[in-house]
Parts: sequence; C-alpha cells; structure tokens
Amino acid sequence: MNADAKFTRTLVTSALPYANGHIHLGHIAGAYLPADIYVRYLRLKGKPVLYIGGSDEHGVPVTLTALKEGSSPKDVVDRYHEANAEAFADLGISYDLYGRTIWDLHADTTQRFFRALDAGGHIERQEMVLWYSEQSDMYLPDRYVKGTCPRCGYEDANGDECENCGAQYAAEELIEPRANIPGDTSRPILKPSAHWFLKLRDFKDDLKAWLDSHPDWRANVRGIAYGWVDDLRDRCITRDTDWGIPVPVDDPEAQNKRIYVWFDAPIGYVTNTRQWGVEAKDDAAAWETWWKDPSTRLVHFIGKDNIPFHAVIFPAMLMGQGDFIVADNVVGNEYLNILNRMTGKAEKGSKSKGNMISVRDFLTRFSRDALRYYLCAIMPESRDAAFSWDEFLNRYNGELCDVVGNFVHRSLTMTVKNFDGVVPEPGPFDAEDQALLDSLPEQLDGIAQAFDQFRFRLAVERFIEMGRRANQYFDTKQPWVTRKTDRERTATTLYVCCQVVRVLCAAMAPFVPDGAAKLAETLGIEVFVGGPDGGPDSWDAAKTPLPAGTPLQPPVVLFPKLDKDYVAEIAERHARGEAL
RNA sequence: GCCGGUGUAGCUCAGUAGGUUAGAGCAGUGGAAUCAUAAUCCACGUGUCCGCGGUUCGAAUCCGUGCACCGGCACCA
Repeated sequence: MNADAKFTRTLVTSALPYANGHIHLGHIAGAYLPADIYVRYLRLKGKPVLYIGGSDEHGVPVTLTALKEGSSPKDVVDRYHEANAEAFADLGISYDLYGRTIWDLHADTTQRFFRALDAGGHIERQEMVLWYSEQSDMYLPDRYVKGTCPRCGYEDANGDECENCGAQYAAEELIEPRANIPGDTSRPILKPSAHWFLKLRDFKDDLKAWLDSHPDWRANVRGIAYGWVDDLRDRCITRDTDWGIPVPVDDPEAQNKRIYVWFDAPIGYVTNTRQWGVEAKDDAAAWETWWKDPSTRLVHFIGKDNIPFHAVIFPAMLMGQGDFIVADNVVGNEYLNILNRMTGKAEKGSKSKGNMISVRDFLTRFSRDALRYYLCAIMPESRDAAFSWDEFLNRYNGELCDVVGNFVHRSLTMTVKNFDGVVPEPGPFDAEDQALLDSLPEQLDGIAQAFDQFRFRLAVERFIEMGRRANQYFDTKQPWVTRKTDRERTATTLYVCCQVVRVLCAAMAPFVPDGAAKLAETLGIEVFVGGPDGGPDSWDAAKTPLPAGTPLQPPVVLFPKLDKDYVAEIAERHARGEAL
C-alpha cells in the first residue's frame, strides 16, 4: 500500500495480446485500460513510471492460422501486430513501448533466461510420447490433432480436450486421431520425443514466501496462485514446431523444437524494456534498473486467464535468474462478457456467436473517452461484468456528461459570460463556500487512494460524486439569481466552482484524457507531463486554487452526449450478429 | 471430482477489528428551478443481505454445510 517508502519507480506491464486475432472490449477492460489509467495517474503525480507492452507472436495457433489461410506465420503476426498496436493507440493506451516477440533482441533475452535457468539446474530433459504424422513428417502439438472425444463421442474434439463436453484427457486417449493439417490424411501415431521441462518445484519455498508477503492482492489472484504453488509440477517449455525461439541446448533432438510460447511471452516485457532503453535512452543497459533494482516496483495487469503465468510461472523464471525483481502486485481482473439483448443474459464474447465488439469498430462510432469511461465504471474487478449498450448509454450520458460535463460547462459558461472571461475575484467565503473548497483536496486524495489500491470503479464513483456535490452547491447558491442582485456573491460562487473544475480536470485525466486535455486548455493549465524520469506533481498542484484573474477560454463541450436512437440502432445490429 | 472466487433493493453495485432503524447510483413517483450538453436540485425504499445449521448479548460481516454462477486443475493460450 505505502509503496512510496520502498520504491522509487514503477514498471507497469499489460499482458501481451496474442497476435492471432483482434483485441476486443474484454481484453481492454481486463488488462489494458486499468493499466493505462494507473500509469497516467502515476505520471500525473510525477512518479517515474514505465509502461511496457507488446504482441505475443509465437506459438502453434499462429502457424495453424497461417496454414489455414495459406499464408505464413510472419504474415499473420505482422497483420495482427499492426492492427492491435493501432487499436491501442486509438484508445489512448499510452505505452512507452509496444514491442514484438519476433524481434531478434527477444530471442536473445529468452535464450539468456533459458540458459540461466539451465545453468542453475532448473531445466530437465524428459522423454515423452506424442502424436506424430508420418505424412507431414512432424510431431503434432495439441492443436494439430483432432479426433473423437473418449467421453462424449464428439467427433471434432481437440487433442487434449473436448469443446463439446468440456472433458480433458491425455492425448493418447483420443479416439480416431487425425492430423489437423489440410491435405494430411494419414493417421497419427504415437512416437517418443525429448522435451525440456522447467522444474517449478525448485521455487516452491520462494514463491510461497513471496505470496505470503503480499496479503493485499486481489482474492482471485491469491486463490489461484496458492492453488498452483501448493501443488507444483514440472512444466514443459518446448514444443515441436519451427515457429518460435530455438532451444539453446546442445542436443540434436532440440533442432526441430522451439521454446514454448508461454515461456517466451512474459520475457517479452524484459525484451521490450531493453528495446525502450535503446530507443529512448540510447543506453543498452538502461533496462537493468527497471528489472534488477529492488527499488523498482513491478506491477502486472492481466485477465484472470493469465494468473498462473504471472503469479507463479514467470516469477519462478525471474527468481531463477538470480538478480531480477519480481512483481509487487499482479492485478488480475475477471472477464467482461457481452449482454445478449434477446435473452437478457451475459454471454462470453466469441467469434462463433458473432457477438464480439472490436475496439477499432467501436471507435469509429463513439469517442474513446466514452468507451474508457464506461469500461472503467464496470471494470470486472471482483466478478465478471457484462457490456450492455443500454448501460453504456446511461452511464456515459447520465454520469460523465450530465453530472460532471454539465457542471463544468454551466460553471465556465456563466463565468466567462459574466466576468469578462476570467476567474472572478471572490468576496468573503461563507460556510458553504469554505466547506466545498476544503473538501477538494480530500476528494482528490480519495480518488488517489482508490488508484493506489487498484480500485478503479471506486475511483470513478468518487470522481462522479465530486460532480454531484458541485451541482448541489451550484443549485444552492443559484448564481443565475444572484447575478441580478449581488455581483460579489455571484463572483464568489463562480470562483469556488472554477476551483472545483480545476480539480475535476486533474481527477478526470487518467480516465478520459481527451476531455481533460480540452478542459486544461480552457483553463490555461499546463498539459500534464511525466514518464520514466518522473516530473512535476500535477495531481497535487490541482489542490492549489486558480488565482482570480486567470483568463479562461470560451468553454467547449467536453463530453458530447450520445444519441439514444443511434446507440439503439447499433445495439440492434449487434444483436442481429452484423459485423461490428 | 478436487481447489479458488462471487451470490446484498427491479437493475448495477458499496458495505470485514461483528453492534443504533443495511447504503449509493440508475430506473419509478411527486415537487422545485431554468445558469447549463432538455443538463440540475429536493422528497419518497415493506430488501428472506443465496438456503440451512452453529458461535455470540448481538452476524450481511466469523465457523460448518448445501445451492447457483464464473474460473483453475500440469504441457490451451
């Protein structure tokens, strides 16, 4: 909680999305938006913070996609890397670097990790029996084998689990196996193969001690992590494929194998930090401060499917390096589902159901502030949440536009019209003026505290509450009435409102950066900077009142309201399964 | 099957050192106001706090158990 004492900088990562498909709203709400909000908050506070992300581009599914569409794995990952990087940029996810795991630098980092673990005796060669296609002359990784489910008889079951009945089984239990390769009609056979395993058990005590030292983590993360740590097994970290990073061992059996994508993916955080150092600092060693200095605070943002990797496996890999830090927090979110309007029930977003909402498409219709606001307001922090078009409309219009946006607008419009476009000179403050002014630092601190605890929904709630209190004050003071009778009273009221607006501007910046930027311009406030080297504390600076006489630009609408009919129309089209 | 998480008003949720009549927003009803993005403000809640059992002077809050939903369970990312 009190990170300040122990840490001088923060390294934030968001799960590397798999470059085998487009990112959708579920990904955003779980791993990217919360991280971005947190990072923007720290930057605003002037804290040194580095935000690293990138594409995860290896692995068998990519080769399968390529096989099916008749292209190459490189084509596939190039396409999705570009599309996803663009979607993140459009959403305002403010990475310091968004990298790629196909970079040569990444092979280097990954092999270094592998070698260090190997040298420490944490990697072990084992023989195992796998499906092999004689026609294609290759071992068949799980996804490459289809067959009949031994439990329910479903004929299109995967190599290790059945989509139909959910059963999981050993590969050799599969009935009527066949290669999932176009043109391969041979029947796979079982054949021995050597693979390399990470001895997770070596790290059991360290992992446990580490988890024990972080009782403040989210319950879902702790629960799953302890479940794994209490029963650690060796984990295979190689695959029979040619799409990935070569296994750095001197063994002919390793020639046709590559490092398992899940081993190299989290190492991408390290690689991309290295690349950032080279690009931004022209310093090939800059990354080490961020990964080896114990005064660096490492925070991972992920969806719950990623918890075992970030709370157990990757930390073990880091521990095995000897001189790396491990995460101070693993912020794991639940899932964001999609509300089905017809049934009124939340369902998983899936391609086959045709209910996915792509980020790119969404942003062609609605502002990113609107999306960021809504997703943050319903963020699946402790249980699954569901995206609903009706709720999207109601919460964005009813809270951000009507409560906060409108307060800002009514305050500034009246000030500019009646006081020559400057913050008015106030008269004596009465009890209500003083109470509201005094509450501002507390209210801002309340939001900061919520961010510090990764409680983003609470932060949104407190932010809107600030707007509600301000509106109450405005209505109580009735400046539109006093304007005709008591200029000093009106000046005082609007002076106070300007101070609220100024605080709101800082408070909204992490959530809705575009609205905040517009408002900052209206108020003539510095645009917030900050980053890996830190900067001025613009957050606390918001607690200092804008002086009377500060010139104001004519206000613009920060958050335009959404048209109800238009949203309804989009919702209808979505419900009909039209591509969105 | 084993393990973890969640289950509070019509809807979305807050609420653990256990303690006065369990809260907020939305929706609904009535009213006020008209500066403002037809935006705001005020008033109005008879809820089995998932069920059952237990600990306690007292439990939404602790323990046990059952149910529902979501997820993890060793090579699926």
